[in-house]
Amino acid sequence: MLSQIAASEDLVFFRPHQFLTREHDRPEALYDILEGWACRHRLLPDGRRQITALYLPGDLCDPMWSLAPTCHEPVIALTNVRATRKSLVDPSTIDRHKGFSSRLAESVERQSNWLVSLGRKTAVERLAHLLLELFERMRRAGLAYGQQCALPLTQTDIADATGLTAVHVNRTLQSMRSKGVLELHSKWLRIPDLGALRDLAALGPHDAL
Amino acid sequence: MLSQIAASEDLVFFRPHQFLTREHDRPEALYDILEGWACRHRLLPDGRRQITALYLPGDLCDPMWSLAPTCHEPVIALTNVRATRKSLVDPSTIDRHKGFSSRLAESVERQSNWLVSLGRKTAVERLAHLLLELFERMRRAGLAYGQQCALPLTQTDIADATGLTAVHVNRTLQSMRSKGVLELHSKWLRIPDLGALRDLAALGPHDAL
DNA sequence: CGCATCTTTGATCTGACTCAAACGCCGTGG
DNA sequence: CCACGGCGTTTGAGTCAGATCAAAGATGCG
Repeated sequence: MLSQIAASEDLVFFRPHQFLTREHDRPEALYDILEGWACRHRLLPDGRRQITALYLPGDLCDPMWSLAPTCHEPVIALTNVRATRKSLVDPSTIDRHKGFSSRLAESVERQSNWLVSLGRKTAVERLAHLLLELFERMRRAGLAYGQQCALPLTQTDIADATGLTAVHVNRTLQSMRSKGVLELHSKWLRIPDLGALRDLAALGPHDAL
Repeated sequence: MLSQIAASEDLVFFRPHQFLTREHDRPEALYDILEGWACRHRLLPDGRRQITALYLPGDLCDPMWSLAPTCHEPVIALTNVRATRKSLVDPSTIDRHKGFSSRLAESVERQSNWLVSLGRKTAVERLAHLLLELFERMRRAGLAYGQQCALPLTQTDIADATGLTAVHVNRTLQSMRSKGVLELHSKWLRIPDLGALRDLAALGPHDAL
């Protein structure tokens, strides 16, 4: 019995670019991310890439897997990742997971926000929105220090999440930096004025992150 | 007891532009759509609009509502809508609903597809993708007749779903018509060659709709 | 030190947007 | 029956945000 418990919830590690799941896999476990970042994405036949979700410390990767038999998009680590495996074969470890369905709801809500961003927002608005969201998630995970947090994404990653090109992300970030609404160097994000960045993000007054 | 049952699942009707739910509502019922189309959308402060989901006959509106206490986006009827109300207060009507979690999974999967579309696809690809998806959904609902089906969206609706402008949708549809890959007049869609349209949609060989 | 990855810069191009107006369709009311 | 107004579609001309192509600096790691 003890070995059972150990097998159904244990520590795993991933290196950057390593797959947590491949396309068309039948995931038999969820990952509770303790440290590091990962993303889910899709590749078009000609190489265009779109990141469809980011997983941060504290996130469950991925809540959807408990509903669908197969996952349709690969998930890869962006940094070194340390996580605990929650076996799906033994469903009790899932059901017992605190706030499970609210995590699912949150992640779907975020997808909806991204949809609006990609469909209708400008480059500045998309970047403001994304960085605000990531900062807020890091803050909730207890990983923000004052107005700053780690942000281990390359500009190419940011481009693939926001539906822009890396070149344009670079230029847009520069102009935002020069306006003083954010600082971002060597994988650290600092937001001097949350409110100012919020205004740039074209969020409704009621929209949470 | 009989009156209880009647109250927890009954017929409702909506007219075009009428709200099925408003923003920040606490939905206390799901709608099983029998006839007509509806959509969920979001309005930015300056009037830009993005449709984040379309509900067709046979769809449940909205599976998410059983997970989250409040809904963050309004849902409105696009045509006359006839639906049955599944009370959320009496959860038994939900749990008993056949394939409930698979419907939720489907709708999230679709959101992911839209995300890729809005983030990385051209106008032609987005339109091909959307029309293909809608045709396929109508077909599964038993509402396609050969290679055609009803499509009661205005070009403005299509624009708000694909993240384009109505003018550009108009011009792009014209060029697609002239190439013979689709016919679309007076709310009817005909797809002479599914395969040809699929190629235009930049889908991977494994992507379902 | 050397190679790979990431960031930055410059020049040019284009898909999609904007603005504006005309046209068609249809239901309504005189 | 027709005039009217509202909505959706179509067309044209001009503009712009963001893409593309190319190359030069940084940065970092084995």
